[in-house]
This record gives sequence, structure tokens and C-alpha cells, in this order.
Amino acid sequence: MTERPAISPTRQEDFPEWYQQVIAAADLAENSEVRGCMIIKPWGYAIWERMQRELDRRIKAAGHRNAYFPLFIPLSFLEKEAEHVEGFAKECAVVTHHRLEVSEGRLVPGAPLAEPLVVRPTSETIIGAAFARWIQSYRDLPLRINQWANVVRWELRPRLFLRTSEFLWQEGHTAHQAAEEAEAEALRMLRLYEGFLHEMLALPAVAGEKTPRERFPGAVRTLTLEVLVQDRKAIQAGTSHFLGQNFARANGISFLSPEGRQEHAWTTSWGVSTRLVGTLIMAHSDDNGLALPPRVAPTQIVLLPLIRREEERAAVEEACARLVAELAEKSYAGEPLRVEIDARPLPGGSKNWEWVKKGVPLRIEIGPREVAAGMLSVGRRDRSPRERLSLSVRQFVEGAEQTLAEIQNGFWERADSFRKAHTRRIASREEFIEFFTPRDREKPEIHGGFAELPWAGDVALEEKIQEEQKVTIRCIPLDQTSERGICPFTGKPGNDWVLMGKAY
RNA sequence: CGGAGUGUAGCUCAGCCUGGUUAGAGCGCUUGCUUUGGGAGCAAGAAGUCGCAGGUUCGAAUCCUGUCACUCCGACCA
Repeated sequence: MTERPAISPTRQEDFPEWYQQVIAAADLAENSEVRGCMIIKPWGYAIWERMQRELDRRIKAAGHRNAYFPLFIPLSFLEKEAEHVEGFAKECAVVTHHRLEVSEGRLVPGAPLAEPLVVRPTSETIIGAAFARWIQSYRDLPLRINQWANVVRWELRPRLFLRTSEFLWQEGHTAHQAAEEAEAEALRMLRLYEGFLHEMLALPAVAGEKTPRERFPGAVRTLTLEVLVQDRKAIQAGTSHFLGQNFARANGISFLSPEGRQEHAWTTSWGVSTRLVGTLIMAHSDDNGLALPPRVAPTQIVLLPLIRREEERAAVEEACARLVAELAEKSYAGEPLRVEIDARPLPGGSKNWEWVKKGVPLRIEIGPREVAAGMLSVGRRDRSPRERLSLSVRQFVEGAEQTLAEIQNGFWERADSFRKAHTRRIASREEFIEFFTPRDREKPEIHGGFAELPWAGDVALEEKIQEEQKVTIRCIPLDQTSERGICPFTGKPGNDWVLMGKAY
């Protein structure tokens, strides 16, 4: 048997195609009849649910409460904040009619709406309108609301999970009395995301601030988490905005201060989306398919009974049931182990590969041989798919928690050293160009990464670099070194170190 | 919105240039036999109004016109 990987092409051969193939092989999602909108299949949705559940817990623990606002936003609401209009106008889906009528055997829109409705691209405006009513006094502040919702941005070039016209997300919206308090909130939520990415998804992210050019439309400051994935491009995995008083002014969110003055509130908004699923795939998966860190894996351990003859069935099934019962007593990271039995009547080999491709951390094969010996054949997703460890039932059950923790850490270590290995301090313009230029122009190989450099440029220079190298300032990292340096582009002393890279 | 391309079985595609029996392949699916610690082999079978509408023709998946949809490359973007 040759060592052929399950996914073709491999990451090296064609990364974008590999990504699509992993999604298909792991049965995560597919394109739908609606342009740019994906169907998230059960396995993909289960991963999202895992993320959702844990994030929801953390957000609530941070003092926010869930609510739900309408899908439709009156057009006039979007017009209230000038920058916001400009930022989102081009990608809004607009509802202009209600009611369908039959005309010449076809359904056609009937009654035009007096005011068109926009399908929310984000909810600052409609939540702001509600906040304006809810907030009267400084005693109503801070107000901390979160909603789980779908949003629509009419993207021209969709890509499963990373950029779809409709996506699922969580958007938090808060209002505060003081600028500093709101700013601290935006930062606190960014750090919350950072911890979530680290602990649950094993994703190392660089926390930083966007340059004015890349800021959220209408924000005063936009904070971001940038993750370097395996083709060495950056993905914005989470974002948090300090909106100043812009939206408060636009929506009339004001309160009576303790001193009896009418003041505008200071607001924030922050979100992460199903894009995290795409980021997870691009960061951790390999040429054998999806690889899931145990903490987000919907199933952490899959049991694969090997039954060749009917007379073997009873013993094998009984052993499986016993193992499940024993594992049910065990937990990992504060939650009961998630165990599944795949009893489908399929050849063992193909079943085993299916679970490799789905990324389940531990696969256990139980056949008559194992039953007789009281042993288990254990396959780990962080090892070769053909490798099996022979463990006693007791060894496995007792060690399950530690094994999962080890795998989880392994994912983190690998991703973290990958990020370090592909982050380079850039001293000259030439070095910068060399770093971001593939050797093979026709068929660019995986190249580049994160470039760190002291920046003294302006917006025009930023644009020029983007045009010439397709590289942008991903962020100004929050954790700055105290070292001073010279900006490789301008020759002037840099103000801040920036992180540059090619982005998704 | 600019440039290029593609619509044929559940999926990936061949056939079209040069019109001509009953439209093909691989994968997947169903059944049978064989195999049995491993992504099985053999055989049989189910599955298609060839994107849609019109035209040319004795005859159209194939040629022409229109139309719709999608994909890729740009610009835009969580």
C-alpha cells in the first residue's frame, strides 16, 4: 500500500483547491443554489455549534446578555452614519417588495414597499435605534448586548466559510458613559476572543489595531486578531471596534449624566463569524483532511467496531458498549468526553479513512483480536493515519484526558512555531520585496508570511505597497517592543512596529 | 462592474470543431459472488427531456440567435 494522502491536490500543489477538497472530504459544507450562500452540513455545523456554545458562555460570563434584533433594517437607518453608508452600501441586499403575484404563469413581485428594507450587513444602526430608547440615564449604563444572527454582505467573490454572502456570527454591542470605559470594553472583548482562539481552537493570533485605511466604517478604532494560516496568508479572525460617539450621535443615544447634562453615549461593537471555521481548517488541516483540536471536535473519540463474521458481532458490540460506558465517566477540559460509535456496515479501511478526513482526534478499532486480548488499537489524528497504538482498555480510559490535552497542545505548539518561523523582521525595502515575491511567477509557491517593521509611512504609501506587492498592514500589534527602528520604506524613524502580510 | 470561460447521470468530466443508430466514461449508488486487520476484486443493475427558449435542417448535445445561471482572473470585503 502506497502512502498516498487522502486529499488531492496537496497543500503544496494547490492550496486553494486543497482547501475546497478538505471541506468536501470532511463533509463540512457545500455551495448552494443561491450564489455565494453555503449549505453548512451537519459536521461543519457541529463545529460551529461547539464554537458558539463556548463563546456564548464566555461572553455571558463577561457580563453581556443575548437579545435578538430584526433581519431587516429600514434603508433610512443606514443613511444615518456617513462613513457607514459608504462602507456597506455596495454590498447590501435590498428588499423592495412584499407579496408575490402570478403574472403569465410566473411569480413576480407585487406590492412595492414604501421604504426599501436592507438585509442587515451588520446591526449597529438598528441596535443603535433600540439603544436610543433604552438608554435615558447614566444608571442605564453600561449596556451590554450580544446577538447570534445571520448577516448578508453581497460579496462578489465568495469562498466557503471565509467569505460567503450570508454568514453566521455573533455581534456584541455596548454603550458606556465614558470614552475610556468603552475603549477598555473593546479591548477586553478582543482579548476574550484571543483567549478563545488560543484555548479552544489552538490558534495563535496577533492582536492589534487596524490602520485608518482598514478601519470599520464609522469606527474610531478597530482592533483585530490576525492569524497566519498554512499558505502564509493572514486571516482576520475576530474584530472589535471602539465607535466613539459616532453611532450614538447618528442614532440619538444619549443619557442624563450624574451632573444633569445630556450626553452622547460611547459605544462598541465586536464580532466573530463562521469564518473561524475556515481559519481553523486552513491553520490545522493537512494532506489527509481536516484535523480538529479536541476542544472543538464535535466527536473526540470514534469507535470503529471490526466485525467480519456474524458470530463475532456480540462480543465486539459488547466490548464497544462497555468502553463507551467507561468513557462516559471521564471528562476533558471540564466536559464529558464526546464519544461516537460508527457501526455502519462498511469495510473497516474506508470507515477509518472517513474519520481521518473528518479530523476526529482519536479513532479506536475494536475487533475480535482486541476483545480477546483486552486491548485497543488507537489511531491519533496528529500522527500518521496508518499508525496504531496498542493500549489496554484501562490504559486508554485512564489516559484519555491526558492524551486529548496532549493533542490539543500539539496543535497549538505546531501553529505557534509555524507563526514564529514565518514572521520576519524586515530591515530594507529589498528584503521586503524578496520576502513577498514568489520564485515561480507562473505558479506561485507558498511564500511570505508576517513581516514586522517600523512604520513611518502614510496612506498613500500603504496603497502603493498594496498595489505593487498585494501586501497590506494587517495591524499595528498591541504588544509593541520598546526598540526603535528605521522604516524600510521612508528611511525615517518608525512610529510603531506594524505587521504586514497578504490577506484573505 | 471589467476580462475569460463553462452549463451533458448524484459528483467530476468526454463527445461539439467536421450534425447521422439506442448519448458515453470514472467515481458514487443498488444487488450478487469472491475477499476479509482493511481507503477491496469481479459481474450485473438503477440513474440523463445534453441549462432554458427560439431558429436552421430530412435529422441538433453538436450549427445560429436570444436568455438564464455558474466558475475563474481583476476591483470590493468579516
